[in-house]
Amino acid sequence: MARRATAQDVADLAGVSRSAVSLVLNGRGAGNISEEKQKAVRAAAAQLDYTPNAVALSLRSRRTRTLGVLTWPGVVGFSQTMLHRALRKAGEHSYLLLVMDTDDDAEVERRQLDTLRDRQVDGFLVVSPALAHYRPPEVLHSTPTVLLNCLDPDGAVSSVTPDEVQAGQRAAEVLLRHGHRRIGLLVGDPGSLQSRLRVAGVQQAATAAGVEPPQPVVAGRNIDDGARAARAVLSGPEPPTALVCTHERLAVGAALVAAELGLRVPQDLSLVSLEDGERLTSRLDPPMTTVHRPDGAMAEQAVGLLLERLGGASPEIRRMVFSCPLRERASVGCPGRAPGVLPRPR
Amino acid sequence: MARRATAQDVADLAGVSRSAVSLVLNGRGAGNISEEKQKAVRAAAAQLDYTPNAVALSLRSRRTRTLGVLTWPGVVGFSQTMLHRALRKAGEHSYLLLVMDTDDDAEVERRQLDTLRDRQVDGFLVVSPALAHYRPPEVLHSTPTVLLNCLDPDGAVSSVTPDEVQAGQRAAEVLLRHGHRRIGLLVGDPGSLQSRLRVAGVQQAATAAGVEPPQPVVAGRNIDDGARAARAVLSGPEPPTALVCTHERLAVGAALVAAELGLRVPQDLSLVSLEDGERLTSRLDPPMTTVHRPDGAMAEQAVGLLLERLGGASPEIRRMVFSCPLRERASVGCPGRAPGVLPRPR
DNA sequence: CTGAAAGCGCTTACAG
DNA sequence: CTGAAAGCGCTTACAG
Repeated sequence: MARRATAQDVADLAGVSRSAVSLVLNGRGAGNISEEKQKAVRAAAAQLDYTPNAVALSLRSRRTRTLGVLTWPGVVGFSQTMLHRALRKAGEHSYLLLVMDTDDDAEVERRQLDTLRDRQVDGFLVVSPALAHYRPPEVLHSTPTVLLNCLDPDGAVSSVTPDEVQAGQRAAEVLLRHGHRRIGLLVGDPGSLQSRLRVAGVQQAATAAGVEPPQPVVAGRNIDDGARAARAVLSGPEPPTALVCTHERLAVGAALVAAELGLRVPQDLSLVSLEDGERLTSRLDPPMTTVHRPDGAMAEQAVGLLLERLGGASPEIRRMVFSCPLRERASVGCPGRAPGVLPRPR
Repeated sequence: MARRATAQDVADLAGVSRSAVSLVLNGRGAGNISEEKQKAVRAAAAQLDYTPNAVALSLRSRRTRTLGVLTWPGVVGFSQTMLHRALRKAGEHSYLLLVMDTDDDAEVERRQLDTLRDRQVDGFLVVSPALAHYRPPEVLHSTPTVLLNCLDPDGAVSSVTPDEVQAGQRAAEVLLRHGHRRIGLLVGDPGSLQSRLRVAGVQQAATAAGVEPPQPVVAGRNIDDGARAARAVLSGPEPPTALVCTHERLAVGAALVAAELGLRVPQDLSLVSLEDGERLTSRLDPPMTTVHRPDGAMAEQAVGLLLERLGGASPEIRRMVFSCPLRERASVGCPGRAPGVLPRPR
């Protein structure tokens, strides 16, 4: 990189002192520096294409305007939307993001946290691909931190999370409303907090409607997992008239099997996905009815919270829970609408 | 963040000067500092949990050990794998990544480049989600820069890219080898360099084999686009016995339509995808034969190149092109293998 | 109204 | 063998 102009260069060119340059360029010239010299400073700065060295600024102010982002991508990776919107929100306030990924290894995470601390990040954003509990290590307690899509079980650190129980309820409700009584439930990652909450939501809604709560069928997280599970469920006795899938790729698998079995969606089978973040389900034919996790809004809120804290807001702990709206598309119909139509034999 | 110990604190505790602390901790103690004092310094550093302030280090050394990453996610986002592996490779050399995304807006990009420059990043990595031409603005010419998955048309900046023509050839060849003569070609983004090269590869392979080169059918980039195009192509007169899709989601759409039309893969229809980065096609049933773009290796190479430059290697321009291996799975068969089997009527 | 000094936290010549 | 000084590039009191 070609040597860049410093405040001293500008001062020399304008014939003033370094302090004058600083004052003028930071808008504190009026009343301190003569009009004439102010002009000279501005002209010199423009001519030399001068902008202050952020590293020097950071050393002096002891703030780097940098946020450390800790994530552990897992199979599908952490939401593109979250990263995108976090980046944007931070950028609007002249903050930058230093991204790390922990490989889901505690030892790696510890090292990375140390690195980020050495780099003097002003705050931390911990983002999980799937809703989970996360117990923040010591350093995160003494530095402004917000958890995105994860929760501190001790409630000592702020978090922004989706209401996964409600998501499950909404998926079940749209089906119930259409008259479905035999609902299949395909889940991935059954041990995860995310899946447990989603399942609970589905079951609560069913119970509330006086319908036998669907038992989760453990599938997996991928298309083929979903296909396998859907095939099993749909070819059993008394097959369900509708399927709820906790993961987007599971839902794609289910759609594939429906096509393969000659089941028309939604006439012969209704489908709902509890995810649409990868824009897979919304682009199926017919486009699938989904419950949407507002990744963008959540990320913006999380960064916003962090920025408020950094701006001097009271350090009170917030736990913000976001609603997940139902996005009705075209994959839900009424069961038995076309009683004469039988599934085509395979 | 609690006030952290500085070299001065360590010096005070150990009863030596600040310089002694620096010398000892940077391994230049031997021959300069007495054994005894070295021990005292190390003990004090450990006791205070001292690590140097990276910002101060950066100011002094005029290197931040930070790489600026410029990307423009687009619809599908830039490869998770690329980010992951770039992060890892950089981390191994104590470099961190400052990620920005340009929203595909030249004005935004200019501003972000300025920001990154002010932050004194040591080098730039420009990463494109799809192979494209990228004309680096001035500042990237005067700072170590590597283009990942994009190419400087003027050849003035180093780049790491996949061989997309070869990718197209390999997809066509596996089909040709199995005896296919009527091959359909579904493309997304027909104007993009990526698609043009992929199409050229497919056509070259066909021509070389004495087969009429397939004409690209413009579909789009999503599942429903692929479904629509596949449906049209497959229900025309003399439908192809195999389909090549330039984009992964197109391939998913094609698989969906195959299921819907009762076409068995690979007995009735063979399918090849020119992408498998989202782990969609590889998880279909049957798993699809694909051409694999080595995102991880490319990202590692790109960061490696940048690091070498930063380490003082000669500033020669490198244009590294990566081979894209064929991953044979189960979606390619021989045409007419089961002549008695006719597609089921819709 | 303006310039010289101090200091953020480091490391590296340079005296002693 | 060790400490005092200079300097990376900035801004903010502080003298004049």
